[in-house]
Amino acid sequence: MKQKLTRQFYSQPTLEVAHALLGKYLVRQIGQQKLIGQIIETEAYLGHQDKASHAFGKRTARNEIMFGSAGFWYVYLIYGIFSCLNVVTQKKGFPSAVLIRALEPIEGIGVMKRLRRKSDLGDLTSGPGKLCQALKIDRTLNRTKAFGRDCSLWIQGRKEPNDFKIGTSKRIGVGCAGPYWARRQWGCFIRDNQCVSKR
DNA sequence: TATTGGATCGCC
DNA sequence: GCGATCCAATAG
Repeated sequence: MKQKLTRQFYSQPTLEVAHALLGKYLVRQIGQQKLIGQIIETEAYLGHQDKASHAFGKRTARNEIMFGSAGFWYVYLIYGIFSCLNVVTQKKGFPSAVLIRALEPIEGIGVMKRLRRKSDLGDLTSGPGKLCQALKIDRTLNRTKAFGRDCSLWIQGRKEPNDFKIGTSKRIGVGCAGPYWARRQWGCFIRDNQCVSKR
């Protein structure tokens, strides 16, 4: 249960992965230090027809990893400042990924506060750019593995059974994709949690 | 080679 | 509401 999720897990349909990741632990290992956050909010990006996805239309150097096999990290720089973390899903050739949008800080909170230069728990990891800053995630992790022995960033289950309610929403910040794709309810989150990203 | 705009955030 | 600040994507 507290094992790293496997590549088989990430190979499932993207919407199932997006939901199943809620409540699980994202773990960043830096030397002996572990930074851990519980996943609170995710979004699915689904196939080359999804106009909101970086993999829409054509295959390029940046989105190439989304066309690969499941269980690899896709980390990109947004607005020249922040990183965003995704994990690739489904099968090779079908470009899809889940964006990790928010965490609840669990372990290594002091380090997260320093990296973020913020002290409010509700502001440490409550957004895709914030959580990357708090867990020291940047493009050096792009295209690396989320499974197996040699990773410094992975997701694992918890012992406790899930006791939360799940909500769904539109994906955030994808209005340019046009109404059809922007309206898909492909975001999901844990209800009544202080750390969901704001809108 | 040049231009444009983005799956965000924090301050005004 | 708006600017920051880099780089991928696209146009020329």
